[in-house]
Amino acid sequence: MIISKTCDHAIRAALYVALHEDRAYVTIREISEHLGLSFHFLTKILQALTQKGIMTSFKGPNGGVSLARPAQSISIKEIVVAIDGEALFSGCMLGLDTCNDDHPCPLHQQWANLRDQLETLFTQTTLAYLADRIRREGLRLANFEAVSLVS
Amino acid sequence: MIISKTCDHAIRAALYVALHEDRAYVTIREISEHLGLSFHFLTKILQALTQKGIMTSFKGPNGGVSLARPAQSISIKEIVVAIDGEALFSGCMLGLDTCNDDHPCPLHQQWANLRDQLETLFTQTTLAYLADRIRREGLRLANFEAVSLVS
DNA sequence: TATATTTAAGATATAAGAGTCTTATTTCTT
DNA sequence: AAGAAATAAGACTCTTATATCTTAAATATA
Repeated sequence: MIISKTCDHAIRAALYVALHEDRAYVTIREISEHLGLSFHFLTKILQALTQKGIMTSFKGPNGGVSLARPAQSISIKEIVVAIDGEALFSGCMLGLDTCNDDHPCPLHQQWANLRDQLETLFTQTTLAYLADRIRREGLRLANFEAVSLVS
Repeated sequence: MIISKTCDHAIRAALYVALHEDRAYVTIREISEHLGLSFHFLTKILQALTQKGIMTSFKGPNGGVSLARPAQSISIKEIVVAIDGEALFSGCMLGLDTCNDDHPCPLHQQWANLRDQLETLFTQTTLAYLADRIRREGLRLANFEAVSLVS
């Protein structure tokens, strides 16, 4: 797949938190249960997002995680870069590390074009936009019915 | 990266063979040396392409591999599917296996659009087209100078 | 102050991808 | 017929991604 499993977990968790922006903190336990993800694994993933300044966390009772900034200002790209790195938006499709505009591989130009579109999409797509659509259209964030998510 | 390392090796090797379509067979040893890939690893990869009917092989002296069909009729997509499977062209960006048009994830539509473009690109891009551009424009297939390839 | 609740951190385990090595098997050449 | 040259096949190793488990640290509440 185009992003790692770790990264898709991160995006889905961030969306879950964005859907509950009204609450000060959401526990990782709750997120993991609603999304069907391993609690411990999700903890590590969200630690990374916290270290990258995308989320903030708070220990102890009533603690949990929350978005470090308004959902409107956090793009999907930020999360992808935080977890998977820049490679998706800069790498050569054939994995050649000396491939560049001056010495391109045969797929360089075509891939660069698509990659730019992907980057634009990821940059423009914010957590707020997606959360809004999830609310309005009841889109799914997990492999089970959407209803259970917004509760 | 968007395709596996195995898959990019496969594409590059197929292009090398396409560049030498005049020869009955090209040895895997020669391909591996010109592309800077492990001989044994490449052998396994090309075995897969042979089993999928994309290449043919011949044992013994003067043996090697060659394209099973004219380079014009082999698309990059065929190779990607042979090695990495259909996932890239059908999977959900968030990895949800129940995501579909009726019950989409929040990124479903946008990703479907880009994915279709990717599929079109990969379907329309043939080994012949790329080999032609490599010849004319001296594009690179390896992490070293293009010249050494066409020899 | 003690206890429960929560994230942080690090060690460990499992699975998959990537890569290597050895031994067939086929075919050509002498 | 023998030996050399090539791919085929399978076992094996190494690395990275994924996942789990345990202990520590912080905070609230009784």
